[in-house]
Amino acid sequence: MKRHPIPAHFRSHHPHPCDGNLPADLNAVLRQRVTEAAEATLELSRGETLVHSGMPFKHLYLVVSGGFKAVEIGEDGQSQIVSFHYARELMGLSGFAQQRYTTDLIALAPSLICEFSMAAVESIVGADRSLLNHLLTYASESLARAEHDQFRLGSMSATQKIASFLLHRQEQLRQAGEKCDQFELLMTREELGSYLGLSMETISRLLSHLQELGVVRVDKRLIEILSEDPLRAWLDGAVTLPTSSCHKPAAKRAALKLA
Amino acid sequence: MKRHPIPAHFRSHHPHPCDGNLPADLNAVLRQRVTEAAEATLELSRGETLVHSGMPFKHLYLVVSGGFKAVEIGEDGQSQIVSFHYARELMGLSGFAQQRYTTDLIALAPSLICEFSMAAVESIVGADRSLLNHLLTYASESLARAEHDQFRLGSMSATQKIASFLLHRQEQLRQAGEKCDQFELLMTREELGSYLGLSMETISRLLSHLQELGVVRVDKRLIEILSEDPLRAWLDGAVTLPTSSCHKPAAKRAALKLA
DNA sequence: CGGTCGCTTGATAATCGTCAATTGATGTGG
DNA sequence: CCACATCAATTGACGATTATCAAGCGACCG
Repeated sequence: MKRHPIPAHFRSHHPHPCDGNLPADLNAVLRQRVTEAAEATLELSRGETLVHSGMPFKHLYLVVSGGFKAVEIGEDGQSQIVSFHYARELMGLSGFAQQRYTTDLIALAPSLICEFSMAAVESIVGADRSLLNHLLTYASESLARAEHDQFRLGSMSATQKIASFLLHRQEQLRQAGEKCDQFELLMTREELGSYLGLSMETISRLLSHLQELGVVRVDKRLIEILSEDPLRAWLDGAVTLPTSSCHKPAAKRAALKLA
Repeated sequence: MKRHPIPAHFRSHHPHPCDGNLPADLNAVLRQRVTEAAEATLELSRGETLVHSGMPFKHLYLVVSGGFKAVEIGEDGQSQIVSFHYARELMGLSGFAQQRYTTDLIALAPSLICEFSMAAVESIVGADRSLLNHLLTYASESLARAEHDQFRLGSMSATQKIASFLLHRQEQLRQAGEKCDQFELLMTREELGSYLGLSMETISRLLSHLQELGVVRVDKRLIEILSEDPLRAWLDGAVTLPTSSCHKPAAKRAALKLA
């Protein structure tokens, strides 16, 4: 992890790593203040740990490029990925209440982030309380996402989970104004499996199967979505994971033909 | 749902429903302000819906007594309980970002709550910004809990899930200073199953089994925890759900003997 | 008193995890 | 530069966990 401190007298210069990565509805003066509060940029390569679960909560991090996984660690060493974070997302807020980080944050790819110390954040909040509003908005949004992840983990079959994940990622990219029909999974099959509550093998089989059906093209971690409708059919629960080639009752094969 | 408006000139009187239900670290003047902002108390009976998912976000609710389930609804009508809320907890915050509630909130038992309109909340925030800090703290805490629920849903077996749930509820009551070794589940087996990502039948079997082992006493929805250690053994993954009586390899029966 | 609802318990089956073997890609050291 | 080790991914066979289906029972309510 390489740290590049940003000298105070240099923080208002352009170009600045925060540029374009802060929420669009931030007013100009506040954006300026926040930008000036960035104390350093950090460069991480794949697998490097940004924060460890349980460590004192001192900083918030803004993803500039790359991606991260948030890993929750059980007492017995089990672990599960509870969220992924991409460019423009804020990381660390779940540690605010207890003043300790609640997850590990680990880079999925070579990544660049901005670091904000909580002290600086709180001093801005003192001058302009609308920032706190933005933070609350972000926390609320994260909470709604976590609840949706719970829904996925608790009520969906393996096929529905994958379909849900792919469609959500597509939508997320669409809303960010980026190319959304072809994107790179930054994570391994195992990491995606952890996030979705499935085994690596199940992920692999489902992706292979989707490719056979011509619904997506899979090349290593590059995904291309060829047709959305069969994915939506999977999401609606119309399809189950076939053990090999199909010898199933017609009812279950119906949605398969959509592919 | 019975609504009891609290006339403005009456809000500073004692006793007030908010008394004792606000965070302990709220300073006196702020507590006073918040108490005076409560616009009504609402009385709900079991099964009544306080808010519907998707409706405009207008109020925050503080549970005074009873309990609630937060139900996330899928597009196709599937539903899953994503959290339970008991006395002293705030409900509705996940709707702040989108300005729409993200879940249904439904009473698990006859319940009493205080209603705060967001307009009133925001006016207090204008006068004393430490309230916003408290809200952010609460959101952060909720986020950490949701992430832990994800961990449970994604990485635990049925036995671990139940053990985790019971031990967490016990700890929650302990920290609230209430009797914690004997408590009432306000929810049905089916509701608990929904929350834990299990079927009603699995819940029933596991509770029966725990009772046979003498670990807990179960009487309808009343739970008494007789010994914690076997529960912790279950949580650590030492035990699996036996299909009938046991004819298992010794390794798997080891922790069972702890009971 | 009949009916619904919540719960229990058993039998059966399906989804998905585990284990294993193989391949290709990547990187490292001789 | 090649051999070797390691890691991610694929695919198949098998089995376990847990859902589903079904029947029965007690409690509560109208």
